[in-house]
This record gives sequence, structure tokens and C-alpha cells, in this order.
Amino acid sequence: MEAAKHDVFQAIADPTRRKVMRLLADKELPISEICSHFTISRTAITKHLHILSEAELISGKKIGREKIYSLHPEPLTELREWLSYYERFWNNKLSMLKYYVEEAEDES
Amino acid sequence: MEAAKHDVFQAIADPTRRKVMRLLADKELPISEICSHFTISRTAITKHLHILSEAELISGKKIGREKIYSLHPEPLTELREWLSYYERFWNNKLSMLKYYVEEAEDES
DNA sequence: TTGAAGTAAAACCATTTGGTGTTATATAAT
DNA sequence: ATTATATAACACCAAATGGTTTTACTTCAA
Repeated sequence: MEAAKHDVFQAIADPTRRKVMRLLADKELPISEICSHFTISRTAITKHLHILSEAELISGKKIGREKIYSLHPEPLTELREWLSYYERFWNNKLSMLKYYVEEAEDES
Repeated sequence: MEAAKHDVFQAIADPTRRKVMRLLADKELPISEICSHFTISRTAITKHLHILSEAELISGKKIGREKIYSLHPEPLTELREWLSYYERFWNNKLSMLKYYVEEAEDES
């Protein structure tokens, strides 16, 4: 489970992990506080935190006996970029234009 | 595996499925043609197509003995909306504004 | 009508996921 | 020094994933 192969796509696939991200988006929190928002066991939460850490979406710093987790949204850019490919389907003029430019460049 | 519980987040978690989506973004294709872009078995591809269908990201119509799949990017809006929550981290003025408006509305 | 092409369905398998409980270790407070 | 708190580390389990091969069913074409 701790293998270095969890990417952002897999990390956000689970609703519990997405909820954790939302919690941390507002402010950094210790594990115990995160757990208080769920009914599942602390161990389960810890595993989700590990997966999010592997994807580098969160990081934890130890302060005293507490471990405080905070969000690092940078890897979400990969998702944004992936999504942008499909933006041409939402008749967004700008992205449509960008798509055609790319197409033209590919052919040159 | 065919349970009606595959959402868009899970569907895009797999790199094979993302590649299939890219293929279908350009034009609709029969299964055999999709398979030609991969080394894994046709059966494996079929399973991925089922998962994408459940998430309503693709659909297949049977023409003669072939089944032609095409992309339906609409469910990606759920992903876009989810992502938009984190846009405030990329100092995008507009989404920052939208975020503060939401916050204000929540408190009223 | 016989055969090939295209897909579907079934049975199977190894690994991963998402969860549990128990035990251990480090820190803070009395 | 002892006890309570916060987390980490194990061992375990059921179900889902991602893959395989084999078998069967349609449909087109010679």
C-alpha cells in the first residue's frame, strides 16, 4: 500500500480522501481532528492520509505528539491539464482556439 | 464489476481508461480498433469500456456485428466543479471572488 | 450454408483497496 | 514516576481491480 505509485488521479478517486482534502483546504488539522469528521476507524483514515501523501497532495509535520496535516494542491494542476483537453467540448472559445493551434502545430 | 456505482472520479483513475477517452475524443471507434492501441487483451479492454459506460463517459451503439463507442464528456463537469473549489489556490482572481461569495452565502 | 469476424459471457487468478482490531511507542501533564 | 493522549505499526479480512483464457453467440460474406 505504501508503494510510490499513487498518482493524483487515484488519490482523488475515493470520496473519503476528497472529503479530507476539503477539510484541509480551509486549515491544517491534526489526525484526531480529521477523524472526528468521519465514522470509520482512525487506522483507515491514516491509510487514506498515506495515499494522499504519496500523491503529494498533503504533507504532515509532527508537532509535539500531534501530527498536523496540510494541503498541497499543486499536483491538481496535472488534473487541470488533463481536463483542459476536453474543454473544447464545452464550446469555450479560448480553449477551442488553443486546441486548434495545437492541432496545427502537430501537423507541422 | 457491473454495479451501478462507478462515478467519474473512479473511471478516470485508470491510465488505460484515460487513454481510451483520448482515442474516442477524436472520433468514435469500434472495440477492435480501440484494442489495436493496447497490448492487453480484448476482454480487459471490454471491462474498462463497461466501467466508462457506467460513469456515462462513453456509450456504444451496435452497428451490424460491430459495437461503436463514442465519448460523452458531460460527466466531466462534475470533476471541473470539484476542481474549481481549489482554484483559489492558483490566485485566479475570478474564482477567488466566487469562493468568497460562497463563503458569505454560507454564513447568511 | 459454411466459415470467418466481432463481440459477449463465464470462470479463474493475483494484487490492491478499504476496512477492522490489537499492540507498541513517543509525548505531555499530573 | 505514572498515567493519559496521539500516533504508528502489525496482522488480518472481504471485496474490488485488472488481468487472463476458454467458450458461446451474432452477423457478414463467399
